[in-house]
Amino acid sequence: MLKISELAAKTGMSAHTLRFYEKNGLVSASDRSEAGYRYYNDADVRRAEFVKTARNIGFSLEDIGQLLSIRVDKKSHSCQDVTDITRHKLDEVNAKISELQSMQSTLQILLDSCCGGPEKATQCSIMDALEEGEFRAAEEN
Amino acid sequence: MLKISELAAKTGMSAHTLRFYEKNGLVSASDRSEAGYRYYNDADVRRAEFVKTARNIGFSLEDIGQLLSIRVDKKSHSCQDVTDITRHKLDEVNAKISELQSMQSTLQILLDSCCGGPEKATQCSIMDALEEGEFRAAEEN
DNA sequence: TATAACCTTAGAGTAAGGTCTAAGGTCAAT
DNA sequence: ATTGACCTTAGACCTTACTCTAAGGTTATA
Ligand SMILES: [Zn+2]
Ligand SMILES: [Zn+2]
Ligand SMILES: [Zn+2]
Ligand SMILES: [Zn+2]
Repeated sequence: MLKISELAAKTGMSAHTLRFYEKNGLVSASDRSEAGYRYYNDADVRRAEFVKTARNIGFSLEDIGQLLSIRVDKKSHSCQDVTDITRHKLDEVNAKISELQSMQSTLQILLDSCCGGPEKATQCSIMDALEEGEFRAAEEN
Repeated sequence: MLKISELAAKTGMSAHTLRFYEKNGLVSASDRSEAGYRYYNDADVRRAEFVKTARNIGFSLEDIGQLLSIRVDKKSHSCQDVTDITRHKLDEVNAKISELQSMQSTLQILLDSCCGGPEKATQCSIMDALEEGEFRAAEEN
């Protein structure tokens, strides 16, 4: 049985974060001392580590909640349920990458156009380009 | 002289957003009617469009504030001042892209490992991988 | 027994960039 | 004169994922 700070040390998450996750239904302690101290058993620890791993990969807390629902009752869920969540996350990641690549290319073009030197910015081609405004939004979402 | 809703229509930003930008020093109306209505002149409109363009590219409001400082007094700023902001943004974008590519590759590996079918998730390799926990955090920031 | 180091809770604050509401004043057209 | 569309403000609320504080109770060690 681990206390919260021990679980924090073990998982690399803070005690604050663990309490926050508990409030959001992700991780909780199966037992409490008489005084109310949280005590985490092995299953609790494995669940916390599952959450940590999913966070590392980049899943949102909401995604993780869904993955945990599957985890506690695998017989009632299919591989497809799992891939749906994973694919949805991948789609989000891919969309975000595209958006950022669009920014990247614009920024690179701007940088290539400007001397970057100590000259006064009165003729700066970056400022001119911003003034001209020929850039499209990178499609948020 | 444009009223706020006219400037909103012209720039594609909402009147709410324009007021919010004003509170943050990005865009304001040079004139007000007796009743307090904002009236934007040509220079105000150009400034608003500059802001919109910079937003489209992906600059933060803080970045834009700096770019606007340069814009109103180009003689006191150099091309290097401009490229510093631009390069800094590009560095951020590149870092974020790397992080997302790491997620992308992990998610793809997970998807490739799972059949994604209607079988029960008791043997799901994605769930197993999350349980094993061999993933590193994608280095936020 | 005293001291440090731990634990508890509710709730506030942070970042970034808006978005919306309430309560009321103004303006153009009918 | 009345409708309806527009404008004003301060300030609350939203998202996501924490992070911290206050005020107080507990536990282990010296
Ligand atoms: Zn130059
Ligand atoms: Zn330049
Ligand atoms: Zn399968
Ligand atoms: Zn599977």
